[in-house]
Amino acid sequence: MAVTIKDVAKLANVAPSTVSRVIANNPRISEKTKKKVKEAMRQLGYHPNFIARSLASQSTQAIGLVMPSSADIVFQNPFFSTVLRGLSEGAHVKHYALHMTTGKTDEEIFDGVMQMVQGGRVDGVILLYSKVEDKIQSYLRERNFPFVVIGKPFKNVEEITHVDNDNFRAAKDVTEYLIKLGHQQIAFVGGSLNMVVTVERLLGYEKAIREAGINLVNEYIVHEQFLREGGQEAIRGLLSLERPPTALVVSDDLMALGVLNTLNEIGLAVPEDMSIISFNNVIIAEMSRPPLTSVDINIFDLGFEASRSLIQLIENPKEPVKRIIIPHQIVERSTCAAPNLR
Amino acid sequence: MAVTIKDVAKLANVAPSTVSRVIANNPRISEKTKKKVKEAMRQLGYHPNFIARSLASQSTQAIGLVMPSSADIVFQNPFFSTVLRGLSEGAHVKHYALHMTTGKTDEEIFDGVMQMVQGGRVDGVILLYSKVEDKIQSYLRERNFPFVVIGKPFKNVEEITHVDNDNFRAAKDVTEYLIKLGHQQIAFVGGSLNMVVTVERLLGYEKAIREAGINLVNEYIVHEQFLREGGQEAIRGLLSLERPPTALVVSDDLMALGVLNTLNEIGLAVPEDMSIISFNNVIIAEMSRPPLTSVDINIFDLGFEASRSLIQLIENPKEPVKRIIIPHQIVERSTCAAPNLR
DNA sequence: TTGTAAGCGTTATCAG
DNA sequence: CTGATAACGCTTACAA
Repeated sequence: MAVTIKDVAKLANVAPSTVSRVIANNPRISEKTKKKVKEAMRQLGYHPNFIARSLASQSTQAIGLVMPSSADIVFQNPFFSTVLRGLSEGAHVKHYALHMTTGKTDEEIFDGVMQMVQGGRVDGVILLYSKVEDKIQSYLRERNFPFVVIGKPFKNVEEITHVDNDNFRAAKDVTEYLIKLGHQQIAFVGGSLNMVVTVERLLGYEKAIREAGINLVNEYIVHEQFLREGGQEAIRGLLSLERPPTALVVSDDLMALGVLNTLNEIGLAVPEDMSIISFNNVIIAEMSRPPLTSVDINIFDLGFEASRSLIQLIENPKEPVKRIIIPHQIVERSTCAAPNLR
Repeated sequence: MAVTIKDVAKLANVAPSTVSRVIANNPRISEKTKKKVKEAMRQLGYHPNFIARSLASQSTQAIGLVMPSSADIVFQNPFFSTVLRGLSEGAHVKHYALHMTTGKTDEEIFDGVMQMVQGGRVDGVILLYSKVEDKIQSYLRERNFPFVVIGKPFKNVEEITHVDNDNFRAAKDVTEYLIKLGHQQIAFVGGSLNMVVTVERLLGYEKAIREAGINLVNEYIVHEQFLREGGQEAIRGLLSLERPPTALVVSDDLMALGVLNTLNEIGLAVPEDMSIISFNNVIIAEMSRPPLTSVDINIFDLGFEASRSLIQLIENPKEPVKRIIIPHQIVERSTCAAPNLR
């Protein structure tokens, strides 16, 4: 058995509760005994037992993370390393740890969340994504358990603290950017419509198109998985259109990479024959050839702020609901140009 | 307060200990009471409290993860998303959760580990990397705390369970591959020599060079950070050599991407003017232009097996030390060719 | 300022 | 097969 508070108490000739107070840095304890106790802790190499503390205080200093299905390819997106970094730094500031379970199916994931929550393993939960109809969000809301979502909640936006980009605006921005370059045939290549982020970006795209008085072409809107193959399929379909687009708004960098490759194989030059602008600006955006013009959504901050606000919520349950919008900016690189008018 | 074992006991008209037995699926309990208790649990929506259970049973069903510094760029490598996926799937099979703390400095990380371990937060620990002199490994060893490392321990290899690739062999393989293609001037671009993986790969490279009767040129060995800028620096130095290399062994895909870009800027063609082979085969290896010839080290398996073997170690402390070698294979794509003899 | 003692929700050891 | 009861290591009234 490890050394406990009692051992320390015995050595320091005080009561266990006194030791506990010293640990908690209780102000009403004499400097003398404080020193005495600390010395005893040092001598014995004492370390507080988190589990016992959690049980007694009903708080774990741990944040639960809900990731997408581990079977899901989005899991592979560098996006996640980066949010994770943000999350953990944000948590670390307040000495919170991260706790995660995963699963392959939605069912498994849901069970994992239930166990974390009802099992008292965590003080709060962060959802790393926002789906259109999410059992988990409803569950958490019903139980009134502290949670924040990264992304925009589909329902009850006003009642759920969340950290998000203005994806509608970002998509509108990029589309207008393309229009300003002279494009009129702009396609949208997005991920699953089950993800709120896709919906938002699509809406922003449509809005920009409409406002510019351009006709919305249904065939210009395609949805594919975020990664790899996805991009390829999408692009071939688009190119086989009678009047193929001259520019693409692509919902994710990795997908844009795929597009870039397909284009390359087909023999179309970017940006000469096709302009591409994508989202997220993950590390590889600048390493692609040509480097991607992409919307930096400040992924790290997304994570960092999510942790921060969850902790606030945990430590002050009356904390008002918040919506934190992380700014975005277009990072111009080399995949956009004026259309090649034929 | 949530519903506890006592509430269930009361409703089912049994003792709390009986309920506990039902949960543990204790064989010597009558089917009848088992059913009765389960019904009561269902009615009350009972969920066992993990914390209490952990305290009583001195086991948490959680695995601690030790990540590299969150400030470190390697953290950004897609490598981590993938090990994480492997780790979590491996853990999930046995219903273990993952627990992580991070820090920016080695000091902070070490503290985090101490807290996890001595605080009883986790039953075992997995190190996601292996450094040359690692306080954490010594610490864990001294305390005789179950842990496994992903990568090769620098010291006490025989006494530490680890999951690794045969990086020496892999590096030798790729170098020989290059030699067989006709290259004689082969450079090695590696990450920090503090990482055991770099050392191993360098050694394998050297071995192949020597065995082929080629002179080892000191200037052909450069070390840079794994990511981005790293590659650029390295490559410029190499090209300014009197007799520049015709092929590169690059220790990481992302770094190879950087190299590819620099080469592109300089106006050298790959693989015509320079062959490149790299390691890890992360998702972007196949998406780069040209697609990277890379060594697939089966990152997912690395993580999966690490979880598996740690759990074995936890559940059976007498489990013998294991070394698990995950196979690797060269994935030929388009960055290697015979040298352009001038 | 410090000590006593009652929890926190389980598991585990004895009896019976 | 089941019930008391004592841990597990800490926090927190309540007393002193």
